[in-house]
Amino acid sequence: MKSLSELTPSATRIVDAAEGLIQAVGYNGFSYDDVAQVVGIRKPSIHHHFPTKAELGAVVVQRYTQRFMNMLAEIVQLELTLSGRLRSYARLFETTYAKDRRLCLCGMLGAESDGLPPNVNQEVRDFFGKNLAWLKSVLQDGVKKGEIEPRCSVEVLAKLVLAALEGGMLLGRGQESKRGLQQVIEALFSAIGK
Amino acid sequence: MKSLSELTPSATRIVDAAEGLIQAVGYNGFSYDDVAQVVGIRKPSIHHHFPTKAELGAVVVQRYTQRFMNMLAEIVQLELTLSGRLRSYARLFETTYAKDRRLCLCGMLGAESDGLPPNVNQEVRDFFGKNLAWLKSVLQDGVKKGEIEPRCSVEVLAKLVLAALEGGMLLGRGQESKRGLQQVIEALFSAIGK
DNA sequence: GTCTATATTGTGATAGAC
DNA sequence: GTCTATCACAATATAGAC
Repeated sequence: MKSLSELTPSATRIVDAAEGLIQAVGYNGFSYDDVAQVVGIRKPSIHHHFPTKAELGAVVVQRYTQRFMNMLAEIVQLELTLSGRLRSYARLFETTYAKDRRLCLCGMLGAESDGLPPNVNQEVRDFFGKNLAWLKSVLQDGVKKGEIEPRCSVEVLAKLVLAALEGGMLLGRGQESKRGLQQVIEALFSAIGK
Repeated sequence: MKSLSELTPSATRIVDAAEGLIQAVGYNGFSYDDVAQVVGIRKPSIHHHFPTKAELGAVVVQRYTQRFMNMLAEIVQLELTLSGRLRSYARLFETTYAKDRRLCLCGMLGAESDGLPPNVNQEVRDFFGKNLAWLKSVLQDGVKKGEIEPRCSVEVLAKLVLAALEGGMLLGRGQESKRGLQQVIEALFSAIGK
């Protein structure tokens, strides 16, 4: 399996294109030909960098997860309150959706889960696991500092936050609404008292 | 476009199969051959009932929405409190997920939205619109009776409820968890005070 | 790294017999 | 309503030249 740090410029452009396509139409909705057209090269050139579609898919998710985790680490540094951290977290999803109403990459792949190659599925699980762990620790910190008094465990509350954000993006698409995700975030924060 | 009331026994079995397949692997993840194998007939027989895949998809969503709305009407009859109504509503999603961890049909199609035929998209929007309208009216009734004092508009709160349920199913799949949706529901109800 | 050419299989769809 | 046969095309993937 190709490692992320070894991505050549061409491979990077291919991963960029595949990422956008998956967010738009899903893993089963894009083809190597679509990627080739976006990048501006031919189909076999894609195979030169990523022999199988499953391998390309896995690398796309790995890079997405790595970038996401970097941003989460940055949020913890920049924002010192639970409220600020959660709002920055939600903004990541808003920013993603604002760009051509793209879904969270792993929201899309989570939905398609049963139709995905096993290695891609593994990477999706990893993304959700890391996000829930981050949310849990941030919420736990907020509880310790008295910034929130949740009526359920922080572990379960973390799942609500992530579910609401992923679901909010999905709803916005289904409804063709632009403000849908923002409204869900607004409701979520007023409900959990932030 | 074929009407729902005219569905012959064969057409019904085809729609059943297609519905399950879409919930499992999405619109772009199933083929007429898959449907044929599930039903136990040949591919061209499917085309006899549904000339195009887009037409089949639209009928699947129409029937799903109609059934869903019937159950919502029943819930309003049987449950007289906001709490009971919301819990029954959530149970619809739990029951769906419990069956082979199937996604909400329109949750899946909402995600795939940008890769769907326009007429299928239209039906998905209709499903979300009707669900949000039902939730809004149920929540509004609860406010009037003093069963809840939301810190945001009932319209926006309705979106949170639906987003959390759709997102909860998606999370459960991505995580390979069975209790994920139940936990999200638990957190949702404790957050909105029900 | 990229290309042309090709193999192989899958997919949505049609024609026409039973 | 269902079948066999077939079409046109798109998909993933490979071979080998440049």
